[in-house]
Amino acid sequence: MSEQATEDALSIGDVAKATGLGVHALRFFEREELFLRPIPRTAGGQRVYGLADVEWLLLCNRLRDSGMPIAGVKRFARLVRSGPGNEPERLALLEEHERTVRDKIADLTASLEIIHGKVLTYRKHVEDGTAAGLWSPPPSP
Amino acid sequence: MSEQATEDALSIGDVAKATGLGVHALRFFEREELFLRPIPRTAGGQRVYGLADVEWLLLCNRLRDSGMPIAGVKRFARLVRSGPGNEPERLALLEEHERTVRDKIADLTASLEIIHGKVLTYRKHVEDGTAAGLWSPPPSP
DNA sequence: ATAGAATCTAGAGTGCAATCTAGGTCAAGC
DNA sequence: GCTTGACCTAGATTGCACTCTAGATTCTAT
Repeated sequence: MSEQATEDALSIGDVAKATGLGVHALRFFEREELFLRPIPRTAGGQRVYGLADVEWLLLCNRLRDSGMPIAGVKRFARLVRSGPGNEPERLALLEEHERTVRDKIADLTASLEIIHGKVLTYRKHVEDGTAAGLWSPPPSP
Repeated sequence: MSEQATEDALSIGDVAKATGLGVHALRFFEREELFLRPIPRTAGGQRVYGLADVEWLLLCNRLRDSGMPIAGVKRFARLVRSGPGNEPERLALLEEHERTVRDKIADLTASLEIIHGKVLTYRKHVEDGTAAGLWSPPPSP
């Protein structure tokens, strides 16, 4: 699950397709040390990724899509790179992020309720032509 | 609900406190035409807000916190400013945003499940000292 | 062998949403 | 009256996360 001994060699373009990230982003991630290892190169200097890199990037996508900043992913990557023994720290980082995501969902749900309320008000108004409860252009004097 | 005839006059600092926005942000919003009216000024040129402005800003906060970009809020504000008659457009804008928020919540929930799965795996590992299913520092050769 | 596509590097540029700076003006309390 | 804090404008700067540029090199298919 983390070898490239067999035939597992992917170009940067392949990885871009597999992860939805752009090639520029992949190079950027490498500069930012977001990978779990130095990505090996061909004799000519082109990057050779493995399936494990793609799997890691897919997890990164989940973390980032759920709002973890690059710096957070970088910290997690650094922990993994520094080898076994720091699993409690990795767990703490993930738990913290999980809390953050739950809070974010709660906030969004609260906003959604407000917005949905507005939608209902507007629907009612648009259906029967009243203006009660709508924002109207206020006077500026 | 939208007058300043009584005693309803708020300074920019008051509004900042009431909405959680910074004074810089409030001036920025005004430049961006996010308000429903031109904010009136004192003889000396200082902004005088009303309660209706605060209420609008609180709705703006909900929209923005739920991911609507400034440009979207601006479009909504422009519709309201341009007076009655475009309620169907306002409704469409809000419905569209509601869909966006629901999608966002669904995405976050999906990510949360992945992350929670990772947390469970790590918890198990940290509790009983195995390394199954964890990322380990991969070899780079 | 060679054309064309993909990749390389270093660094500049983009977009969003503020946020801050500089150099003043205004207003409230003592 | 005067100090002190809040406020004013215009414009520069920040931070994040890419995204693109230019010019050179490498790989692939014919």
